[in-house]
Amino acid sequence: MNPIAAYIKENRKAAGLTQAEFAMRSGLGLRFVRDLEQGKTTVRLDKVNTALAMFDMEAVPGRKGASE
Amino acid sequence: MNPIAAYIKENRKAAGLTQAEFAMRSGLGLRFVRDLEQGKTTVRLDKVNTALAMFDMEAVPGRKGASE
DNA sequence: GAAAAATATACCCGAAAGGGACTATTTCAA
DNA sequence: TTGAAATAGTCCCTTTCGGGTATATTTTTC
Repeated sequence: MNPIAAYIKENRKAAGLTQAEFAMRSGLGLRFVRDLEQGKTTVRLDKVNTALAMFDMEAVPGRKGASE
Repeated sequence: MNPIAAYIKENRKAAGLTQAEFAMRSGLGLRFVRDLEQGKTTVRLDKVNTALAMFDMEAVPGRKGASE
């Protein structure tokens, strides 16, 4: 599981939101949210950032493998 | 400029590579490398990670606006 | 300042992502 | 255990990204 997928899944749950609720609030498609959480690698960066922005986060470069 | 675009551009130059050389070595298209460095937001995450992997990095969630 | 190299922009097409809707499977509480 | 909610998988269509090529602009080097 990639770091971003794991982060979204974990924090969405922590916020008590279902995938559908999260999709609604973020303005993303439900299908996208699912694909993202399942670790789909070919997702678009802007959509990923829209999802991360729900937690005041964004995609940044990080050393590979840090904090498994 | 988004953090990833800035990182790639900066480190590619630091490595003494042109966009074309970087594209060759990473296996990415020249056009993609350019779009990425120019901050195109709709790029695919897997390609972004391929670029970052050249420096042993990957896209991870980071607090928004940290380290301008 | 001129020439060359590097980078940015434009056009086109094939491949694929995003998304809606529907179904199947898993999870979880009563 | 069972029934409802949540998540995962499938099909199809529309949009658009990725990349090749060709041209313009900027930057660098002499």
